[in-house]
Amino acid sequence: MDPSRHSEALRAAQMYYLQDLTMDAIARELRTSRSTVSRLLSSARESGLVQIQIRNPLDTGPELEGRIRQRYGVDVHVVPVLETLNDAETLDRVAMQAARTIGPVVDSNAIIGVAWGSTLSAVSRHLTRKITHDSVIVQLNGAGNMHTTGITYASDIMRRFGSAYGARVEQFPVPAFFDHAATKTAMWNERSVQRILELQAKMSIAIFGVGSVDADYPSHVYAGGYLDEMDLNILATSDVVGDVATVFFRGDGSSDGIILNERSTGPALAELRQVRRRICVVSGVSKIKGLRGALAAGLATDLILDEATARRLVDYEGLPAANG
Amino acid sequence: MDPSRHSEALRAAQMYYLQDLTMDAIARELRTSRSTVSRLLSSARESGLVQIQIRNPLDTGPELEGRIRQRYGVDVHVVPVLETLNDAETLDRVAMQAARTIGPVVDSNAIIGVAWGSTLSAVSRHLTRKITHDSVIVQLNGAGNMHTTGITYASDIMRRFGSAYGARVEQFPVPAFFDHAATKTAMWNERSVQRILELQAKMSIAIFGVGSVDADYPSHVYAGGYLDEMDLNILATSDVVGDVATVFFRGDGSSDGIILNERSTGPALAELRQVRRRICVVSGVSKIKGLRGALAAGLATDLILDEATARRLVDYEGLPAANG
DNA sequence: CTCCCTTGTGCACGTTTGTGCATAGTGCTT
DNA sequence: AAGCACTATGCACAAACGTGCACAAGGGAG
Repeated sequence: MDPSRHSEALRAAQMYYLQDLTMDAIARELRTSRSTVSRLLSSARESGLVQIQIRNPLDTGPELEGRIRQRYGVDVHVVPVLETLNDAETLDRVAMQAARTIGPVVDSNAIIGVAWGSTLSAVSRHLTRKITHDSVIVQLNGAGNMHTTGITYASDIMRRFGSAYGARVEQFPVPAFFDHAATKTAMWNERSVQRILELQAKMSIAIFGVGSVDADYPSHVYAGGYLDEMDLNILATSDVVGDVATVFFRGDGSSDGIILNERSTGPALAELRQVRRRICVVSGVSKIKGLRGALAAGLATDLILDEATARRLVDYEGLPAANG
Repeated sequence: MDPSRHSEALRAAQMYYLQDLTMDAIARELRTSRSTVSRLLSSARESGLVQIQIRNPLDTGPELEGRIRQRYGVDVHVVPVLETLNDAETLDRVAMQAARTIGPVVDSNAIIGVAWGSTLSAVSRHLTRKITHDSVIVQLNGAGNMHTTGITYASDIMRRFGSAYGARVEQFPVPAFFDHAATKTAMWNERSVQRILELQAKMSIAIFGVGSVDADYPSHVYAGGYLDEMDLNILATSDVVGDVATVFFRGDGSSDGIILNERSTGPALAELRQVRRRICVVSGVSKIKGLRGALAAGLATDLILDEATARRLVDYEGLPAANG
């Protein structure tokens, strides 16, 4: 953008947001029309000059937030959404609030791991710009499957993150699952793959949704041709409740002995837990089972979810976490 | 405030600012009228739930900000104000922007030193609330003079700071200047005074304006009956250009041998320089002389000033700082 | 129980803001 | 130099918003 326009936008934003002038008054000072000021302000918000955050006081009492925070030791953002809305609309609003909540967390020199899926796709559509330097977006897990390379879908998500934060994008051009564990082992020794794995090892932020085996409209992973009949059977018989970045876990958070994970390209749970900030976005009560597993596994430090799901989460509170 | 109203305000703010719903839509979800939503949002902003900041990219090019920052090593916020506006209006807008800029800096457990004067008074009127814990507002210098104890004026400022940040207020009930340096020495040994001095020594933030000897409408200090004829003569003959919290300095930033300072109750400049964050607010080109002295003395880490004054500051840029 | 005071609500109105459209400006190509 | 494509601007209208006012609900005091 024209740099002088940028600085006009900055002036306008200061006058509007910090000095409480009306657009009309600003227009007179800048010797332009009010509509131009309106557009300048849009672009100031759009380009991340203006940062709006809601800080909900942590001493929020015995509300949903407090209870979830206490129980699972995660930082919670409950998105207020009428329970009567349909799934798509709920997802949209959770995604928008998630995108704006993530904004302030992202900083220069960050290495940000991003998963893919319908949730992340929605989030990526609502990101607000923020100028950072030397940040990197790294894909958490491969996206290819039997039918497509999955490239466009996952890479759109990555690209949106990259352009919102002015960051370099590192894709992970492998399938979501290898057919043979041996291939994975081989590939993992390739330098091109190792470069990605090393980036992942240095992630400062990871952003992901959760898959849940019994979701009404199931995650891509369970429906999209990533797994064959036999794989799905295996999942069903091994108490798997969900996944994060195509790595599966049980209701108690354990993942040992789930052989599918040996063919999966996502980061091992232990590895993911090394990341300082791990942001989990969940929309829709049908993901509750996977979500509880993910929480039991300690995969998230921050949780953004809709109100109905949050409520469902604490309704189960009496039960120990292990009994998914 | 009613706690349920508070949480309604939070919900409304999330929906409005993070989900981009209209007030009308929010009203329907909350089963109330649009006007109520409007008021909820007001109160959310009012009470500091909503934080709006403008982050001006530091690589702002060869603009005013960049030049001042480079030259004086301070973080600059130039307040865009038409140069044709009168002093009062300029002050008001600088103060408002200053108040909102200070907001994000204040945090829990802060000890905040606050000076008094027309600038700080204006700032204090525009503070936005922010909930902090265990913060303290401490008065930097006494406010009494020959005619009044100055209590109400200075204490109003302090009180406003205190209530905006939910902080304890510690006043400094001494005159601005003692008549005799010996009295100051004596008082400084009093435990009640020492308590304040100790707090000042632990300040994490200091907020002050500057006085300038030749300001068209001179600071309280030079006009308000704080100094007698002889004192003013002394100032005139010792190259003093201004003051911060009633401590005087010369154009080159030095303050040694200015005997008036021995009777002043403000913190010695060396002491002030110990404070991590020192925010200086300046409105009006007539303060330029004092401002340049203060900058030469390295009193500020952050500078908030109007555009005209900023421009004036860089116009002098060719001259070495020492030649006020 | 009644009165009065305080607090919060919705309505209606005027103000402020967003946006489609026609136009003017700008820079690039041929 | 002319033509073209793209962008930014202002206008006019519609949508969204803030606020004075009248009224209702609740809670003490007498």
